[in-house]
Amino acid sequence: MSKFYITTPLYYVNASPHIGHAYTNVICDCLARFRRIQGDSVFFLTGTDEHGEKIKRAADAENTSVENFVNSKVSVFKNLWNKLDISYDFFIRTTDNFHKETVGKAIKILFDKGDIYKAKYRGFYCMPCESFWTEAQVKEADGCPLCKRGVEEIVEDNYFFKLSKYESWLKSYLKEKPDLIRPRIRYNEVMGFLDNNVLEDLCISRPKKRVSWGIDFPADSNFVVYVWFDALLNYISAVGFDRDEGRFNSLWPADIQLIGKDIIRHHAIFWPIMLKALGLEPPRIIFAHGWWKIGEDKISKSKGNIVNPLELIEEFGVSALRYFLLREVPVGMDGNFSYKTIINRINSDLANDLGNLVYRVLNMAQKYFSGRIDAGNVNIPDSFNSSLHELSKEYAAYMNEVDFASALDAIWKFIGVMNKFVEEVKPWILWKEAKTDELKWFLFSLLEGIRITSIYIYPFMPRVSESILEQLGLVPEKDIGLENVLWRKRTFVIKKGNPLFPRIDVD
RNA sequence: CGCGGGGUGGAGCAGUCAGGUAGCUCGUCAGGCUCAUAACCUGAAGGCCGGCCGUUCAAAUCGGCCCCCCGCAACCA
Repeated sequence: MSKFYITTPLYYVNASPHIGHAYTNVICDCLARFRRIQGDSVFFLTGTDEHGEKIKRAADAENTSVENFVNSKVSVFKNLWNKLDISYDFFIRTTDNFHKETVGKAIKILFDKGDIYKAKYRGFYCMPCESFWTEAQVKEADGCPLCKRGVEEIVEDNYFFKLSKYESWLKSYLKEKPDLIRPRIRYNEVMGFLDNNVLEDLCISRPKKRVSWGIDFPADSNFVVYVWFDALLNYISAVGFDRDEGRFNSLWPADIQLIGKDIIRHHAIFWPIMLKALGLEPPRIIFAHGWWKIGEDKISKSKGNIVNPLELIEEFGVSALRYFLLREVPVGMDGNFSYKTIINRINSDLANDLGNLVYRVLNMAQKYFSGRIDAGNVNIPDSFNSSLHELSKEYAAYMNEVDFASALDAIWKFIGVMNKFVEEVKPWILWKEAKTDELKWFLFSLLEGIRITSIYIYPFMPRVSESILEQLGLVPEKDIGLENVLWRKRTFVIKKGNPLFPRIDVD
């Protein structure tokens, strides 16, 4: 049994969660659940990033205090994770006191070490947009990139973190660890960036007169900490950095940190350097997933905003949504989201293949044996044997590589084998000819095959897994575990339910 | 010449590193079956693998040139 520390990004609470937020956490949940049924000791962290002027402004816009605003947003996120069956172990908020203390402490450490210094910061400010821009951005847009109006050059004092000091270290470290940043395309992107740029030191403070909502900069109350610097540190503050050494040492480094591809630079460049400067190890893996592009089919237009994950759960159910997100596109690539694609997935994979298999088998078990089937003396069908053998080999390998699409594909191959088995054996004929032993062997094989399948499915669709096991007359808590995917003689006393996934008819 | 990814049957992808019958899912068409959610099973049609040139007995796969699409190009939380 090994430890497994997995993190999601901290979500910025200036707006409501969308499909992308849901996606990241579903990926992490799937990995976390996989490790748990493998017997690992999992610590799964998610949370919210709550500082910065944008949040202050969002609160002002709603005419409420910042505290009230972030509290209400946090409950929106927590509610979504609840509805999505996200099994996180801890929810960190950057407004948590312990976190704020850790951030202050980290800055002090870096300051004492000489890695933080005060200097003039030069930038361009757009008054109407209240946004800061770099010289390059202003030059390219010929003004404010947002509103195209003129910008004002501002020079002010700020604190800087010496990224530059660690540039060569980072380069050689990443060269030695080509698997740290995944998928490969992201690694190449980061390496290309490092090869073509000289790292500038990172401005990690904001003057309070401009940004009032943030963590106080240690020993200088005129400033708050730049939100990114604050937020990244959550990954170590949550597990006890500088607070609980034993706990921290048992969990850090994180085994995998999931992020969206848009925040690769912060996690692949700033973050490892911050850790190095603090004398800590970088995470083992930083995995960047792709984006869902919202398709424009007719149905989505008439239904309005389909990117709201709560509405999607309402409409398709949490299991189907999770399945779709994890199966449709390999993690790392971009995907297209539309009603048509999700309905196709649900109908073909979930309703036709899996749902119908479970239903038809349980139906026969009920009809032919009143729901009670024991193993008899006959062994596992050949086709099951080879298929399950292959599946057990591939499954863990794919899951460990975060290749969910392939893992599901491997599971579905076995589901195909079971559906084919029904056609080959022709139980309706065995029934007419009263070949009870053969029929029993046939049904036992399928029930046992379905039981094993339900365990493999668990990380993706925990509820479906549990529902199947209950219908098989088993106790999910006892049976879900990768040690139980072996073929065993037993007696099933089934409790047939409704179809797991009703087909969705499109007009 | 900024860096990187990609262009494969109607759609989405695999195969390209280690050249040698172009594979998968969905869709389409035909058939089979009836335990089942018009589900399941079988079979078929459909591709000169972006273009041109080259290497080779042989190229989607190697080399060169060109065309097109998409990311990144730092403080955006």
